[in-house]
Amino acid sequence: MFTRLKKHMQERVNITEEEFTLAKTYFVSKKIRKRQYLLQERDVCKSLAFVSNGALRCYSTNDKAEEHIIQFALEGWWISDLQSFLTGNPAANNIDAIEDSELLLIEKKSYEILCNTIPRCEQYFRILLEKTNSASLRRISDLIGTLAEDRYLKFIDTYPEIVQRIPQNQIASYLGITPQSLSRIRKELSIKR
Amino acid sequence: MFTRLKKHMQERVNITEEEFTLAKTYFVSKKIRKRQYLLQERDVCKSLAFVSNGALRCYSTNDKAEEHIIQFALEGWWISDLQSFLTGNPAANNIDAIEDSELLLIEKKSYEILCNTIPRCEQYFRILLEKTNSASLRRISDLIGTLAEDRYLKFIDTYPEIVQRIPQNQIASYLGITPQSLSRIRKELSIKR
DNA sequence: CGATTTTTTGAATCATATCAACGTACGTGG
DNA sequence: CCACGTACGTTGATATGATTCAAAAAATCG
Repeated sequence: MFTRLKKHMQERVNITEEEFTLAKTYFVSKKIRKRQYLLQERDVCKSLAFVSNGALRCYSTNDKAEEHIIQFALEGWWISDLQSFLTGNPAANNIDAIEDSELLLIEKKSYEILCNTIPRCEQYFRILLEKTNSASLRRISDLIGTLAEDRYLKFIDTYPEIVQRIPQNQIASYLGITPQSLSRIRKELSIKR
Repeated sequence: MFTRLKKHMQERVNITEEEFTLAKTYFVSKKIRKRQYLLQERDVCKSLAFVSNGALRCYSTNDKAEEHIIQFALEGWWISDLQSFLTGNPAANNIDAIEDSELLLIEKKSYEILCNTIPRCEQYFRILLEKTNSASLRRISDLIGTLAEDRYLKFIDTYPEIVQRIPQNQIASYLGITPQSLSRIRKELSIKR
């Protein structure tokens, strides 16, 4: 149950067996079915979720009920509505499962205790957040600086696992375009080569 | 010289005088003139920069030499090319000063020592990164989900200080639109009310 | 002041969205 | 195991938001 998280932490920090054994106690595991919500907008995001298995998405909806996918999370990824988790304010986003999934949840209080009592864990999250942040900034750079076709090409190059498992309409949503546009872009690309 | 950084840290973590006095030793101060580069793409980003005074921007350039502003940093903000800083790879982005500025730089080695020896400092950066990340995700959500006009309205609401100090063509760049489009959007808005 | 940068405006064009329809795949209950 | 409903993908016609190119007006700077 914890093997994937353990590996994930060990790849990033020098955590000892004892530290990890203690850390484990702050998590609770949860199974979640395809299409089931982990978080609905207006609820407060009470936990960070580590994906042991499966696939989830975080998305917002606008006034026209259009969904925009903010992030995917396959096994080995973390997912949450950080904004809500940190502030305790109602979430602006939804999180649900794209596939049946197995999660490890850590609540805010536990997260804080974990960070404050096990320095290696705080280091782990610090390093994790550094990487996430640099990835987010690259995505912003792409969104403001490149055309949809290039964003798609970069996406399939960066996340081939996602392309194989997630429907195209959701990838379109992540890229900030409509499913129709993505379909046309793919058609163009298949003609080009 | 360190008053702003000290305040910034104290607002986020319970750092003691002694800890901060030690932390200070890992920073070097730097003055930088308007239009001067702090980082040029293809160089390696060797430091994180805390802005004590002034204003900087981080931007990428595409093949057509168009600039896209990824982030601004006024006093009290951090700026860097995290991707390059963390990996040691050449930076994809440029950082330069929009106004004459005063910075506190911390090099990678110092940053690591600081985080590893003063837990409060690692906590500070962890908390900082949490907030930065949640802000980045909101920006991504806006970029994929809302029209330019709404992004602009949200921007002037969120960052009124920036609007007052930074030319509109740069705000347009940050929003992912051309200066001409922003001009027209502003015209529309002024007619509406 | 003159020089440069920034903002505005107009006309044509482009990238992507929208609306609508149809085809295909999938999986669930009878 | 088939039939049906639902989700997903494609395509066409048209509309729209935003860009591009060009030029002039306005603001800022040394």
